[in-house]
Amino acid sequence: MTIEAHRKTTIMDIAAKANVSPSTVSRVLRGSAEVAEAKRTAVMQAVTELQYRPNIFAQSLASGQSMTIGVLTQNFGSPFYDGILHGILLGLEKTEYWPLFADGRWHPEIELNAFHLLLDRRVDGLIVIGGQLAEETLRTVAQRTPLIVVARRIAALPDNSLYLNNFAGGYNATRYLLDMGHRDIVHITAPNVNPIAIDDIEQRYQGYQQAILDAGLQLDPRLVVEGNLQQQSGVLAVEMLLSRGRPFSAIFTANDQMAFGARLALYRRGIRVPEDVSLVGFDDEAFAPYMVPPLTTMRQPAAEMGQTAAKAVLDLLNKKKPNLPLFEANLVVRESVTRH
Amino acid sequence: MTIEAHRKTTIMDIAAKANVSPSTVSRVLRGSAEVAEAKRTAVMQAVTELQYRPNIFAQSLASGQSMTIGVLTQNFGSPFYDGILHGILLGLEKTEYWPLFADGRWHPEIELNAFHLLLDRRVDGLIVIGGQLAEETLRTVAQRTPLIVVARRIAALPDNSLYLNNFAGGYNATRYLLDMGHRDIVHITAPNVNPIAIDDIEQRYQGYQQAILDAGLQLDPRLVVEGNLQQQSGVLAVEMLLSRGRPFSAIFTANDQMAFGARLALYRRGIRVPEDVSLVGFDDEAFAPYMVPPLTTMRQPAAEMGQTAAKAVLDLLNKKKPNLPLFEANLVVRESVTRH
DNA sequence: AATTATTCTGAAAACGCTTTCAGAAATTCT
DNA sequence: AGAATTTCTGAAAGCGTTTTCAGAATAATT
Repeated sequence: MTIEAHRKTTIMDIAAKANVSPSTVSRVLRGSAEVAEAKRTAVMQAVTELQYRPNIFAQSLASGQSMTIGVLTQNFGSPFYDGILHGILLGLEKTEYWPLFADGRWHPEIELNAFHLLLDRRVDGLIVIGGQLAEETLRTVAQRTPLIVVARRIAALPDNSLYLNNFAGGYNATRYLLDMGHRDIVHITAPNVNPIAIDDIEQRYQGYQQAILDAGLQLDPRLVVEGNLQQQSGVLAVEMLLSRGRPFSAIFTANDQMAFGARLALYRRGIRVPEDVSLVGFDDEAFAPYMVPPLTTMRQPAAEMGQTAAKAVLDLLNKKKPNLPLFEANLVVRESVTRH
Repeated sequence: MTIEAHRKTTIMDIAAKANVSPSTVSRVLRGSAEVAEAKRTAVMQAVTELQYRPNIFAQSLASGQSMTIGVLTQNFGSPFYDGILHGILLGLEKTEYWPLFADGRWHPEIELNAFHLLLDRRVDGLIVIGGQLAEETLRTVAQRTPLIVVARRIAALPDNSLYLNNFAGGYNATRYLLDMGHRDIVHITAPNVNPIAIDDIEQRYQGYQQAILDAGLQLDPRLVVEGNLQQQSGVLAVEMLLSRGRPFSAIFTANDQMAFGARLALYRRGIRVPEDVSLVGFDDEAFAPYMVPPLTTMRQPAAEMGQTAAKAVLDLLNKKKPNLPLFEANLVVRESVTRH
């Protein structure tokens, strides 16, 4: 029923029914001007009686606004990204704006395409999560459209990007292992394929190095391995590590997915976690608490970041300077680390 | 650069530049009629030179089509749903249509809201993934808008719903355990809160029962426990089970998430998998291959289902009767089951 | 060469709403 | 009570395309 009306009823119909002009209907509907109480209620009545639903295209065409915020993500399925989306949804909930999602699939071409789709749909604001769009492109767009980039640091747009202190995250994860008595700590990182996109991972790596150094220890290249952030690369990394013969008592992986892979590889080799080697991840994905044993990891405040991002575009929309704090990752201790 | 032009250039500008009427520009742009070669190229040139991008709102308003397919999901973050989304993206890739996503968050209110949002945006077609929308509502909409419901069986809309043979899935999972020599097989299911939405789970349960019966065994209510599909409920289910004291050698869970929870509970109790109890899940989520030990589970062809759904709405759009096969779940054998 | 078909093309009318402009109505002030 | 304000309200002009209609060009027939 409620749906029935979709096709036909226009503002003219309800104007006729309420005995006012279309202009007045528009005014009461969007509250753009005072309207006599009697007419207002007449209009409201007609609206509900006729199940009127404004035509968004006409609205946007006439007003020049789409009342939508474009959200470009890289992978709907990733827990971390999902957390951010969730936050954005929350941040937009009480506003007039609706999110319009597009998925770049971590594919530069698809991403660019999706980016244009959003722009073509005349979104009033844009939130880009991670991704590999050229800084240049982002800068150009930012000049005309309120834009916030989440989970990626754009040097040229300090006031439009929102990210995590990955250095501190890496530092603290390592530091925790150090505090637990570990000395031979391996780090599984990921190569800097795209200098910008994977900057986060690089930062975590640097944090790891600094922590080792601060503890008065030596950096040992034989203790660091590269993966590609996928689970499978975690198992490969451990294989590689084992073949090097360099002893170690703990592993810190740049993300949880690789930690899961590493854990599996260890299991296959009959190496116990945490008795033989301790493990800490990064992200606190949904599965982390259900790994066997539950994974100790660095938690990213994904939802909070999403919500902050939403508020920030809204600020930009209202010409206010947004408040963009540097987010911190928190250690969540579970059972994959033991004292050494 | 490419973006620069967004704001201003209209079809009039390019008409002027190419020395033709706006009508002609429209014609070449959308190929709706033959246009002399000379003018066509002139138009194309103007278009690229002026970086013209049509105004989607004007287009849709005038044509009555939005060239979008609405996709209503329940949770961007779920691997299974993500698989379907991926398939939809694939199915739409080479077409003129773009997907418009909305997330119902498994929340009836939010879902209904999102549903209306999509309708208000005048999507040309609609794909609803799971969810709890009333059948009545869906039926009404289906009368006017091409609609496909995925991963949920709508009795009243046999030609618009696309789902998995959950009964066979449950049957085969159980059958596999039986074939491996197990006799005391527990099943962790989920209560039928919403008679429609969780029908899938109910079907799996029935498949389990039938398999047991077909093997000439007795159904034992002490062997079935209810969870709520979340990981945590898997651990609770196992606790409950253990407290009942009824011995068992294998567990079949209605979904992978509960299997992960169950596995953790077993670990805490020092019960080995698969040596002491075998475990099989349902869904084949991304984490399944990395559980310790890797989880044997029933794989749902999510991407294929998504792609089929996309093709189906497109068919509906073209007044063709869509082909909606019944999908089957396949057993993927890993390491969580052993012969008994 | 005169007709008749075919192709092309521009003018103009939608599409459904917002918003400016100016006049009407209701208030307030002298 | 009349003038000066302030509030309301309708007419009409967009917003940027698509599409119908009919006339102009061009090509095909006789």
